[in-house]
Amino acid sequence: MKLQETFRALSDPTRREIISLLRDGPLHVQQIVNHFATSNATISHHLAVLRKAGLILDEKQGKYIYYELNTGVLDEIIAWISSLMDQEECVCELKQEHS
Amino acid sequence: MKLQETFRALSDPTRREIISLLRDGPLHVQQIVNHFATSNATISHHLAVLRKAGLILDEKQGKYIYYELNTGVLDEIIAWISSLMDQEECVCELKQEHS
DNA sequence: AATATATTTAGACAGATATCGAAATAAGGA
DNA sequence: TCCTTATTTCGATATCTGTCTAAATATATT
Repeated sequence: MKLQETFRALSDPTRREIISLLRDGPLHVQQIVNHFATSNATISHHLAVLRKAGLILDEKQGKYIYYELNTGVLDEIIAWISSLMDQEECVCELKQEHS
Repeated sequence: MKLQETFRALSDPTRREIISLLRDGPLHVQQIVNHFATSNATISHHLAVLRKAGLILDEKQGKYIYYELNTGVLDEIIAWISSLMDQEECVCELKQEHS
């Protein structure tokens, strides 16, 4: 399932940090590797997991491969979580109106 | 810290299904076990993971221990994901600031 | 074409995790 | 108390996962 792959991909701290890096714009592999103490092979593996989950997109530019965020997939997670919260007590209503 | 535990807990399909079951109200362990083909030991382990992540709460009633959903922890995940999506829209503004 | 750089793949290994059966603990009801 | 039921813990195992080094592939520049 898509939801399963997304959750799995996000369950690793290194991969979440990669995603946080890409929040400010696309980066190529070397730039991403430089943010970590791990080998480029490891980062390449993490990028493959994120790519397979659809969380990042790759685009070749010159001698580099740039990775950028693809947040569309995250809508499913939000939808899944929201479906849990809707059933419960209505947390979304703002009660502190009287002050 | 908390975010890590939550993502980890949700990365397993059995645990997500347990959570989906609890969406309709509290259940005791036997009721949860009956929904799966796995042993009660395995389910107990999954419940421990979910409990430690704060995703479920346990309450003893008579001879049973009832588990119920605690969706509060999920706010952090939604906040994390939202922060990724918000940043995307702001990229153009940041570019203009520096021109 | 040759060389240097960028990225991925292969193979291996240690640690984490999901699962099981069986034993242990706890709590009621007879 | 004894017995039954409910739940967790224990020990063991098989699979998964993150990481490494080294090798392979790909691409640009000279």
